[in-house]
Amino acid sequence: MQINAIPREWLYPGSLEVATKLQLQLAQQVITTDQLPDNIQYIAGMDVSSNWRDPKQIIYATCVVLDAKTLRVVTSASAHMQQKFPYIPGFLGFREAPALVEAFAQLSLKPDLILVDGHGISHPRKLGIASHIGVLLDIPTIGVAKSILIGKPAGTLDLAADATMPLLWQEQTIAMLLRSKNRCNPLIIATGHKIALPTAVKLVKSYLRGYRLPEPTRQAHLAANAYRRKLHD
DNA sequence: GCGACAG
DNA sequence: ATCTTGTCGC
Repeated sequence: MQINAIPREWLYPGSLEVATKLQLQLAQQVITTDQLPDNIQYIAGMDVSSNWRDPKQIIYATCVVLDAKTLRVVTSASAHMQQKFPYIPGFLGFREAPALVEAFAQLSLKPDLILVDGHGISHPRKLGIASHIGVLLDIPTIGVAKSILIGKPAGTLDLAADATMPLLWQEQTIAMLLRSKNRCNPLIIATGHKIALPTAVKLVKSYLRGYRLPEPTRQAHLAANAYRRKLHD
């Protein structure tokens, strides 16, 4: 399935430009090159919560900002809107990005880096939601996914915590599997925007605090759920 | 042709 | 993606 085959009414304004811009920035290596500030002071986590049995299909997006030193949430913002684009594997960004961008716009404090719940360039068109958000906001992002979309592990991932293994697709390493917690299934860490894969993995590791998910994404998930339940559902 | 398929 | 207590394993 191609973006051209998508009904116009599903797309938000600028949808097609994002795909074009991503291809351009990939060629320029803007996507995969570290362009982080000297001191990363604030990190954001983004996630969306929704209820598949909700006939109105409301999407609840939350962006939390944590202090890089303490990994404590310092501020957050949320936004909700009706889903215009259904969930289709490979097109998650088109469904969730509008709500996430709106939540981000309401933040009083802008982060230096964003961890997004989902894939980065480990995607059929290298346009996973993390890269999608990175291109839209022009901020470094890392994709933190919980399962594989495309590709195959280079081998058998060691059971020990902290073990990593490349995720291969068409002879290329598109992401790294990371056993973030002892007996848990690995996370898939990928370049989102303006960051190299080794850097992304190193940073994600530093944000782990005994849970499978790194703090930014974990807190975003909790906050998005709380937001949805508060807006009664 | 068949299976796989982020959240 | 969400619902939901107890329960099995390290």
